[in-house]
Amino acid sequence: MHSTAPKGHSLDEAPEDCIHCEIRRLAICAVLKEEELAAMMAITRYRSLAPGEMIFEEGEPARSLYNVASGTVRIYKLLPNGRRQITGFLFAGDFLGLASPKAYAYGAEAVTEVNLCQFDSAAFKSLVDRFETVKSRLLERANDELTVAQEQMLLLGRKTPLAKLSSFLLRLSSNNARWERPVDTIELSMTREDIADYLGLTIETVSRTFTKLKGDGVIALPERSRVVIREFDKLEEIAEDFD
Amino acid sequence: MHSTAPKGHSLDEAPEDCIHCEIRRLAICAVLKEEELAAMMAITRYRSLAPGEMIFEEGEPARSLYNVASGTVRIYKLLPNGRRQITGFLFAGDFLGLASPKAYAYGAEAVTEVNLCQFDSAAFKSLVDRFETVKSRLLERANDELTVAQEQMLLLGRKTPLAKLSSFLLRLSSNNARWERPVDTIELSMTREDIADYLGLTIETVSRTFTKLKGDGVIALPERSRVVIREFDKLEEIAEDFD
DNA sequence: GGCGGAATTTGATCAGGATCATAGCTAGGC
DNA sequence: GCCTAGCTATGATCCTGATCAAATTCCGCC
Repeated sequence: MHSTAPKGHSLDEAPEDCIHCEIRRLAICAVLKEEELAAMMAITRYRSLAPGEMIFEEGEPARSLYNVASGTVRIYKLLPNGRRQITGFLFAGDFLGLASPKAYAYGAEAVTEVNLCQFDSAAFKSLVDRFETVKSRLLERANDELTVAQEQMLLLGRKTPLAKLSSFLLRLSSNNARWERPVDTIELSMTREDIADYLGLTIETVSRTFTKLKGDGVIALPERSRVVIREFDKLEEIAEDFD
Repeated sequence: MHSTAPKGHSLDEAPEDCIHCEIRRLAICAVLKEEELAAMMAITRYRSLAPGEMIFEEGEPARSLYNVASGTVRIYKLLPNGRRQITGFLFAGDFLGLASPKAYAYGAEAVTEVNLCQFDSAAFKSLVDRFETVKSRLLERANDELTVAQEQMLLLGRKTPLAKLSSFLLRLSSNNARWERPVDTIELSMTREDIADYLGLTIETVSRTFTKLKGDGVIALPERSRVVIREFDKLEEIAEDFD
């Protein structure tokens, strides 16, 4: 069912060769020289997951770290009463497993089909010690994530539903920019429920808020999972929650 | 009595000598050998602030990094409409300025009287490059903060006011534990407004929630700014939001 | 010790978003 | 191409926490 061997060939597929990996330029491996990449490849295993498959659970000993090669991953925390907070979505080039000294502080699941580069934590750690640049890169990454986390706290604690959803769309849009894809068309790879659990809302409120943005002409929704930004400036204004 | 630091000499004061610094064991400097400390001291300036004083503003170029030697610091982000989200409180031993590649991603202010060890960013950076252990320590710290940030997202997005405040009190309590202070008595160095802006609530709701916890006998409030935890287990249960 | 101002608490009301309920869509399977 | 199940949208109602409004307590200061 879910073996490491991919079934067909596609650009989205995990390339079993770091040297030609298209994801590299934005992943942590960007800092590695070719000969260093060899060391990296030596500790790498590839893993493909179907939508909904779990990668690891919160509290589990952190035996592996990952690079997302393709697809969308959600990381989340649960409350005993079943309520869920998605603390982030990861895309191609993102590093998964930071913030985990011993046990994973959060669970991770595939949202779409996902390809991962999997590293054994111990092996990865010694690789980090060998290549200083990787450690710097990780620190850089951790800092970026911290900045994003703070932005998200502002969103969760103080923004209206309208501003929350607008901010979310703009974030997806700038992720498109990172990959030189059009910034005004967004493919939503996650469900309304995922979005709700990310923004601290309910599905109903997310849905109504989409309808509102559509009604105001700020976005269009040609399909359920495709958003077209019609008025970028307006969306940015709403996201900043001017009164 | 009077637990605030007096103007003259006190244990709470920033010691202008890293070697005998009592804060060191929990600060990033813990990993430094005595001779390395000298290098650290060479780039350190000490700075004392009165309650309410600004340390830096969001967006400002990140020229300095800090260690909190004593007191409480709040870091926060603002929305154009004036709403504020406090993204963290820092205490003695905490590092301030992480997550800031070029410009500070958040503002920082003294809550109480505060003593800081101030480092020039550039000098600190080269020190980090000289002492590998410091870089590792910073990465460790960043990871810890990321874990805390995710916990906070869960709190902001999915917890009830009662669970929010309980979680907050428990966090302060474990900060006491870190310093081998009693875990069942908590000094609130910040106002209700600060707490509200940290938990994504209003002052009124914070106040009512304190009253509720008091009424249920879970805590006592002998003074405005002193909380005594009466039923630890109960508080932990409420913080996890069992239905 | 009394005064004044700020912080906190408490009370009354309101509204935004959650919840409950139902209907409409859409994609995947046959 | 149709059926079904799950996702999404919309409608109705409720309720929690925000807002508005005092009252009260606390603390620094003279």
